[in-house]
Amino acid sequence: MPELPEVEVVRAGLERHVVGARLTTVDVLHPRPVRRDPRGPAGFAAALTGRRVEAARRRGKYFWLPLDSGDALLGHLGMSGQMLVQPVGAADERNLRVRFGLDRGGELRFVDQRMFGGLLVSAGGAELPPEIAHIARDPIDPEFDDELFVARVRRRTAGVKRLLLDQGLISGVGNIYADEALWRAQIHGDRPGDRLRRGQVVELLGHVRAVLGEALVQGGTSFDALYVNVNGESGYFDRSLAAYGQEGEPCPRCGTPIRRVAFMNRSSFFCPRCQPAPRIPRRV
DNA sequence: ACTACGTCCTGCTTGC
DNA sequence: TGCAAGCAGGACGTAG
Repeated sequence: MPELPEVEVVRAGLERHVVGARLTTVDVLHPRPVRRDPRGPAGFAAALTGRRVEAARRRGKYFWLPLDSGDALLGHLGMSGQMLVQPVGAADERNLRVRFGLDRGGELRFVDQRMFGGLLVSAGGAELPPEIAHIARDPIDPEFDDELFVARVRRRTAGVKRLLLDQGLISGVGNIYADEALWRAQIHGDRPGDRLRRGQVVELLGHVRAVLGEALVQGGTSFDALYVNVNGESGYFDRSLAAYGQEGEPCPRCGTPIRRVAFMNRSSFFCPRCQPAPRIPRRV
């Protein structure tokens, strides 16, 4: 379940292993991962073949490779996507979807079991692909505007967890790190944004940064074997999660069993004592 | 502009 | 033992 730290690990791996290489061949083995490319699979391959990769960039959970054509290869890992660099002749992964031959030897491979992720060629997208122009900067970005974020959160009536997951407000935060940051801030995810004090939002943002930063240092967190970094090594299996996935386990702060509730077709984990539900609960 | 909800996918786990 | 339901969940489209 790659969130910002995992995608950053992938971006760094691509920077190290792919930047400077030319894509000699492109094989789309399944159409779904290129569904968002208006050219279709053949056009996707044609737009990439022979191009040289000039950089590896990221915003939130998206990454892109600017090309010498001025276009960019834009990608999202979804839930289970991986970008692997493998030697030529290495056995195909079970869910190998797209294969790129590299002029320096080796292959870049997009592997994705559940296929929520995907790749596309962004026309003129080297600097910032227009397809992701609506995605906010992430909190690790030096140009992230803290004051703007705080002001926008405090104007919204939606629950603060929804707001943390709103990539147009703040990018890179997914279900796992949202729950962890809320636990640290001792704020219930259903608390409406406009009912939070300024200082609470500032503190919450600080916790979001801390959680992401710690995961970044550890090379990204992984919770199943699906997530593998660009070198094919499984990510760090984090045992330091206080809330996420800890249903029934004692809260590390007060000992109360962590609770799990349904939330937007997924789960939320929180401490019912440290993170009391708002008095006027909103429907989920 | 904002909110809420359904949909897309596969494979592992759970329950009868 | 076998099968089906449950579950994981980010982003997007749509309706209100």
